[in-house]
Amino acid sequence: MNPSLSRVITILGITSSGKTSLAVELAKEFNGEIVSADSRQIYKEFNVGTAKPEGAWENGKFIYKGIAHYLIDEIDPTDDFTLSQYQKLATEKLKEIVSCGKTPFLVGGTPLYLKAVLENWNIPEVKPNLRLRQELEQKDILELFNALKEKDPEAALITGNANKRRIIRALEVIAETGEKFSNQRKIGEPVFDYLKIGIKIEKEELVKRITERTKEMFKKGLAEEIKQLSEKYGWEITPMQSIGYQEFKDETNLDKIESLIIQNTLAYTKRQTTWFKKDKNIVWITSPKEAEEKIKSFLN
RNA sequence: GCGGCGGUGGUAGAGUGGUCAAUUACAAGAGACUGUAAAUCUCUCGGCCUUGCGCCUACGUAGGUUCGAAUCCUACCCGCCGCA
Repeated sequence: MNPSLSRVITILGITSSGKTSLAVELAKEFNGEIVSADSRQIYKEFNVGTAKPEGAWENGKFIYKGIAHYLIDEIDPTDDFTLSQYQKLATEKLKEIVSCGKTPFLVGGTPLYLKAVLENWNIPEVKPNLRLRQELEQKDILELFNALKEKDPEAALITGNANKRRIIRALEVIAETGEKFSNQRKIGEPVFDYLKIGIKIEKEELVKRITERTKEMFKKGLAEEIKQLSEKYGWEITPMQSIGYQEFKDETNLDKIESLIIQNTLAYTKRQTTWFKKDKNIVWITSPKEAEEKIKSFLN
């Protein structure tokens, strides 16, 4: 790795693997601060269902167990938050932490966010055009695919002809920039030297934890939170489509909702796992001590 | 006890003589991902292998009819409903 780059410690793992508590422990030990890589905890007001750490804002910083957490409780629920924005914010924060003489920890379970920051993806800065998206959404997928093929054949190869969203995004970027989508997807030079620590967890233990965690959410007032948020914002905003929230939309039986949430959370951890499996740079650990040792040798 | 209806793969639920290992949905498993990513999408999904339009076992159980049955007949078992 390039020694001139700032060092970032990444703690990742699937949902409920215990990232937060490990990260806090390590941050205390290594004089660190935490940047969250969680696509849901970043939203304000979405607390119980996202398992947001129960911290508090002090002097403009979100503090949990004495450690500053950035990019938690940061964005308004109605904002159109994008990957590109996340990348920019997270990169800035990490650099800021370094310049304060502290150790930056990037902690989270949203694989795309982690990658975009650590690998410094060059993401087209095209904001979502909701009107265009809605309009294209009405059309037949093959029609959209053919349109893309005509405008940018390479992009059509990338998106394939099955995933409507990806096709629409490509068309959106082309429409907004006037340039080919395929020319705009590049990976930049890394800006950080990073260690990726992954928390390993057995399947059996995972099921147990997710079941407990879900029950705990109900005890902490999940149903009330959702009632309030759905009345305030409706069901269409992005954070409302999170696991733990969407299940309330068409169902009122709380037991059914609970088991649905557990089921969907487990399915989600599988998607996370698929992503992490591909990443050969992750150092998998099973205990805090192991993590501590890896970090020590990384920082030296 | 009599009469009616029904018992199909992990679940729900189609199929009512051949093209049925059985539509579909869900669950499950594997995978994709430069985008909204806790999103969205793809493939597999009875067993076996030499992966063939191959073999075996399967539509409550046991027989039967038929060249051929998840589909028709008989008996039995189980469930629901009605009458006793």
